[in-house]
Amino acid sequence: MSNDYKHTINLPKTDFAMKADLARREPAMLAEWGSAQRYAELQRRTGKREHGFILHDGPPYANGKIHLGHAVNKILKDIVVRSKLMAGFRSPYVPGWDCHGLPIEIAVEKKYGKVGRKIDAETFRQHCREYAAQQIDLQRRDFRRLGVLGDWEHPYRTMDFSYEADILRALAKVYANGHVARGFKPVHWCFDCGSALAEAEIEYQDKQSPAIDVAYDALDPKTLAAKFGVSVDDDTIVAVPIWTTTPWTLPASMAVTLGPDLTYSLIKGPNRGEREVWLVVATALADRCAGRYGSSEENGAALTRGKPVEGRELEGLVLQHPFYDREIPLILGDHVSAEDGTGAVHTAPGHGADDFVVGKQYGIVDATPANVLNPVGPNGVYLPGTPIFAGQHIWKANDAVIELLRERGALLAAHKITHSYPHCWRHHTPIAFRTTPQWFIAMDAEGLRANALHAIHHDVKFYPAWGEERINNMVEGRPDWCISRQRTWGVPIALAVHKVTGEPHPRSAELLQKVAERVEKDGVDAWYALDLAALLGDEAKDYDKVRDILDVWFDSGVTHFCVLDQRPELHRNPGDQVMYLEGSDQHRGWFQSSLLTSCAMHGHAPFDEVLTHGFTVDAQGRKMSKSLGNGIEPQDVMNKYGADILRLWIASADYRNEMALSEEILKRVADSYRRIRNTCRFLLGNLDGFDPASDLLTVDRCLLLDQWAIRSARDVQDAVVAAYARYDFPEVVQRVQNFCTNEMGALYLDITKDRLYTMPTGSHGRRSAQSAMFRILESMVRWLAPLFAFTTEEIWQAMPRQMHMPTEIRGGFTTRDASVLYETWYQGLRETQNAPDQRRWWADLLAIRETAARVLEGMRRDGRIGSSLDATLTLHADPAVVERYKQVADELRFFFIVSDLRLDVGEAPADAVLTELEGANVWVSAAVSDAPKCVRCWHHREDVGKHADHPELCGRCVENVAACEGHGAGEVRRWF
RNA sequence: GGACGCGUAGCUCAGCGGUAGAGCACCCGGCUGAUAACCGGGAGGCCGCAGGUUCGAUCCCUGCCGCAUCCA
Repeated sequence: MSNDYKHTINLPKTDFAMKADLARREPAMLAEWGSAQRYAELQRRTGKREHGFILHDGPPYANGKIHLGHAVNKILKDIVVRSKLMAGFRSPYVPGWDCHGLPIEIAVEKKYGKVGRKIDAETFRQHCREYAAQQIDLQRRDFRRLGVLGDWEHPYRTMDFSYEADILRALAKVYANGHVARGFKPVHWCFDCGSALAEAEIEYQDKQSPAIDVAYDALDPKTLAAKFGVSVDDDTIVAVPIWTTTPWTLPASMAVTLGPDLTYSLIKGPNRGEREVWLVVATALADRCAGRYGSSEENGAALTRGKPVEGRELEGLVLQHPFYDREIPLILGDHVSAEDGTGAVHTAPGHGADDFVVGKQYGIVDATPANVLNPVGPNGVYLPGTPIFAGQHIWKANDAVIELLRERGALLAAHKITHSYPHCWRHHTPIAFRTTPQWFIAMDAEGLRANALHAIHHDVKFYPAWGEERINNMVEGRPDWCISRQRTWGVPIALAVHKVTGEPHPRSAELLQKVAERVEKDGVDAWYALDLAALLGDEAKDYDKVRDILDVWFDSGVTHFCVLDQRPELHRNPGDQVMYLEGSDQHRGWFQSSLLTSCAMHGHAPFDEVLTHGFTVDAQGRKMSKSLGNGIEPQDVMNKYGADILRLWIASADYRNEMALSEEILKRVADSYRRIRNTCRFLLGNLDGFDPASDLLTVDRCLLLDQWAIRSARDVQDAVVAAYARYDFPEVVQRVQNFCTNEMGALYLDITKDRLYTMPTGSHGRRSAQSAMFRILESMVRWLAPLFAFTTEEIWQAMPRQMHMPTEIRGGFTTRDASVLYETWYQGLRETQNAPDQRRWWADLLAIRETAARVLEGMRRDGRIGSSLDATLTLHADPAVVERYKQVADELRFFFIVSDLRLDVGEAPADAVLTELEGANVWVSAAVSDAPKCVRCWHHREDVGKHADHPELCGRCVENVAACEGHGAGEVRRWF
């Protein structure tokens, strides 16, 4: 019987599926969009916009399949780009790859062998090129699968000939500006690579090392002892002991450094044969030293003679090298501490950074031949001509050195210690400092450091703000940038240096430009193939080609020149913004190499904004690593949940910190996704048959509740747009989610179901709700467009074909375009219900509704009602309140979703529940309705059965059914 | 060891000097015309730990612990 009216009910209808099935649907959508057209079409439509926002892609290294960190980075970039598009910016995105460098060399070496052995350099480079190209293809496929929008058909690659040529042009500019310097410097050296390493190529691991104390005897013991007010006889040895964990550096020992402000004591040492020994050690370490040397008193203290002396008073005294015929001066350095050791540091400028600095200060570096300063070859073997140790490998020489010291009586103590020590990130072998000729970008020669620091503070906005201090501290303290590498796969430092002086040719900047022209045609091999005579003519006989290649950080550091300055679509007009967005490790990496090269070339930063994100960690907050086995692969997430879920996770997480991912977190994210998806689906379902061109009502003609819904959406939109503008994506997600749950699900959609379902299809009350839903969905799909690459297009396709153009003067209509990405934030959420008294009116009504819900819940718990439509409500209120809601009283029952509602002044029954409003009180009481239930609208009404033709219907359903059959206009609704 | 940062409900995030908030998950209930959906109600926090400043601290200061990035 009741089913007779089913066909008069307008239920939601849509092809938009409840089940997302993203893992299957997304690849299909990608395939449908085609590879190239989509980005090109987007640029065609948005590329002429006045204001530009250029997110410049930091190139991932072209090796290995993408991991979660890549996904985080690329998706964050994509969210930014899409949000800028929505905000009306021109926002091109050209992805790139970093192609030169060691990891690819190592991969190719494994397959084809080392250069010079099985393969020549040119062929090797060709293999590297091919390998990188393959890796790029693999990574590109996964990046696209993430929904990342970009010019994937025309990425930049640092191995492109044009790019390689531009690297040289960039180097020419840096050189012309006086920042390139040749120098001897201690560099981190890997003996397995046979090359200097970049800071980024070093990692610290525990290593066991010998720790030895070595006596450096004073040439003139009497003078040294006298400093302490002690006189000694001719046979007495006075020595300064040093403590070191690198015995192999002793052949390069050139000085002993004391702390100028440290206090030293003269303590008894173990006799050497018949001869008495006295030792100079830091007072604070005296007892520990004596303990190690076995010369303590019975109470464990050192036996001291004379008075303590500050280190600076001993400066210039001379010691004897323990096994070479070499005079060792006592010098002073602030880096010496009394933390451990002896307070006296053996100093080998060839093998330590501090040592080099202090050695330079005292003129030792300049006065010493290079092969004495650093007697160790690139392979870790002492050079020919090194006394005693020539031909030995340094790690093996440790024992030989110790044995020799023991024979000489200079060894005071020898132990093993385990300490954190720098290792090569590829070979995992210990590295060492070697002072070798290298090429540098000088930080201070031409004010580069000061320039960079100024740019950091004046030209750049950092997200989060502490990035500024972080990079400042790094730039402030960093040494000169060593840009040379002794490797095969990279861009040559294409300089010609004088055979005698080692100085670059005077016209080097110009020559670099000429080499660049050749590299543009033939790639980097052009340099190796080049006969210098072709460049220098007769001068060529006096010059050598530099064989070093550039640090890959230089390659990627100059993308601002090789990419941004070269590609027309990335050109910056005045007022355009350039953003760099990378993981926080890039403060020392790409952010800095880009900043320094840009400052060195142009004197300003290459970016206006820098955004950094943290790393991915597991549920316990530990970093994801292969060894822990706690990693999550983005490919797995996409196959199980879909890219939009991965994207929503990234948007929900606070990227400024570590971003945790686990199975539970993914489940929660998927829940959240479903809520948003279903809200959109319900809106779509209710828009079935809605043709905006004929059915859309202006906002002021909509019912009061619909106006409230539009106002609520507008509040959310304001917050969402602002959140995007400050890159606060979790705020966006929460706002949208809460909107779906609170304003929509719990209120608006629940209430309007009655109107949408029961009123005639084309009635004003129904069209009003649809108009509001249409506007809300138009806005919501745009809020979500930066987040959901796939789902928003799916929604877009399911929306009414006609689209309203609210920004036009009279508001025209047009056929909906192919993609939501061509749009900007929806402008059709007109200001309404926004005056303070109106907001108050709604807030109070919502507060009363909450109370009503609790009252009804009590009845439900008692089994008196099921649906809220089984009940009637009475609001007992102060006269002022009744006055405010009197006008809408007839329809309030719809707002509360009850069958009847009365608004009364005066005495409330004892069981009524109070709502305290500002300056007024409302009591809510409820009762079970005793009226019969209308089979069509399920409201309990006294007028059910009053109409002979429709004995099971209430009055308004009779009207509405009649209207469906063409009789009358149907029910009139004004408020809810 | 140093620099920068983080630590609030099971999860994701707000709050930042005045009796702890949201969404999700969880528990209980309802609806059966959004149905592998939707609605209502509820429970759940030594606000990392320990000191200090304050009438009062999750919020400010110090130290410690844990985690992460970079550096030595």
